[in-house]
Amino acid sequence: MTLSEEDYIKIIYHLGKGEQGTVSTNAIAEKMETKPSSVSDMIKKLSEKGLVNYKKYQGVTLSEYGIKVALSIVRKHRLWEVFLVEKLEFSWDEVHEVAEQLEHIKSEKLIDMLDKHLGFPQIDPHGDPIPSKNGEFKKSIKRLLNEVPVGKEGICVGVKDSSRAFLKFLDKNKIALGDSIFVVDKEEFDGSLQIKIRDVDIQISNQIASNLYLRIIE
Amino acid sequence: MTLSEEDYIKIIYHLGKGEQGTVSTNAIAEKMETKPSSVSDMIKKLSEKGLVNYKKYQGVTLSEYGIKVALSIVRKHRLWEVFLVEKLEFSWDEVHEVAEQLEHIKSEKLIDMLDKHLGFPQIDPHGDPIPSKNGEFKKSIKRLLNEVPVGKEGICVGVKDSSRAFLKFLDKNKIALGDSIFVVDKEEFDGSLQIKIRDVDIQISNQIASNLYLRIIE
DNA sequence: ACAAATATTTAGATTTGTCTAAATTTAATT
DNA sequence: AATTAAATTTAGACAAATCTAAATATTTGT
Repeated sequence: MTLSEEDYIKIIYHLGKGEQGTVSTNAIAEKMETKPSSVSDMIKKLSEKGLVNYKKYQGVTLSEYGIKVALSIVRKHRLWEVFLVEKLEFSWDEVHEVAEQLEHIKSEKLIDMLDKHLGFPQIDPHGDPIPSKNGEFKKSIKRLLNEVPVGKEGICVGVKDSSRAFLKFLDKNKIALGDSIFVVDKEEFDGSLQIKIRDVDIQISNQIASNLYLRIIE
Repeated sequence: MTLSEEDYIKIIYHLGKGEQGTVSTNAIAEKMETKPSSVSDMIKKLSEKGLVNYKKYQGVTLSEYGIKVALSIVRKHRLWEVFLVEKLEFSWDEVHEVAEQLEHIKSEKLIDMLDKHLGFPQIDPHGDPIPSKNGEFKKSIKRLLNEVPVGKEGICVGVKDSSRAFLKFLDKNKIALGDSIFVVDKEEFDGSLQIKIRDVDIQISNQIASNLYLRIIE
């Protein structure tokens, strides 16, 4: 597979929201930052290679095989993102462009060993799930922290209350977007939570927890 | 710079033995696994871009700028090799192909942080020196272990005595090609050496040391 | 020094992925 | 249902990097 083909497959995968959806030529063109006519040409090629199902003027869907390829690219992309954040001190919002290049490196051993080196992570720095080697993965969902069950881990992806006071609190407690949060325990009495963040345990009130969004795995 | 241009520059650098030498079209063609006519075309392009000095039928040399570019590619290649061996458990003879791809990833921060993550290594798993960010590097030389000064580190790159008995000894003491060896101390009396290998100190006789080649940095 | 051998370059064609402009199909509006 | 608007495809062209075949330059051997 050429670099360009891989880009198309990945974009079709994302636009099709995982797998099903039919994707339009124009939508692909916009994401690829190219012209619809170029997309038509490329789709024809991908169709001949059995990567997509295609009927003229009717949009495309990924074939079984196309989905497999897409998942392997997504897997590589997300593993590299974890690497950049965990090992090279990148922040979660700096990793995309570089991972976009790294995802095209061809070596099965490389990815297997990277996966191992990172401790077989299940989510990337944006809270999205990392497909396993054979293409399985859990869907991720966005939940308020106070609704996350004990024993689950998630990535902090947003706030409900964006008041100055709340943001200040987060800053003081070193809670930032992109941080991984593990729910250690929940207090029945007042709904307060014990969470582990950057390897330290802290206690937060239910009110705080009900204003923080995590992305967790089902 | 395109991927192909980078490959040409790197090959011209290596064929020119570092920097000076004039490199022939045919030699480049062979290394690039392409035809001399294609090389002619590409050299013309590289010349227009100021990367090489070129006179028809007279071969090419890298320009100042070309050397700079070459060193940056070599730096990336060798840092990735260290990463693969040190962090992902690749063996020294498996890394080349993958590093060949990784060297083309474009991100200054990536390389800076990788360098830091690896502890600013000076030699790669083959014992070759890693250029610094601004293109400086020491030449590497091959020395018998018993001639390596105390306090120096090198990579085991070969044996002088390849007898069964000697190889067995090496195997028993877990000394293998590609291992990094640090000379801790030298005993005046009998010329025996204390070396550190894979973080353990061992004692070896002068006779052993005089049959093992290391690649060290000047 | 000259012919033969070798190395290098030019000319013209090919492939991949792209483009513009024009044609065609589908969707939307009245 | 007819017409306009939007989306999609086709046709023909282009740049990058390559190729083959032919032309030209350089080197070598005697």
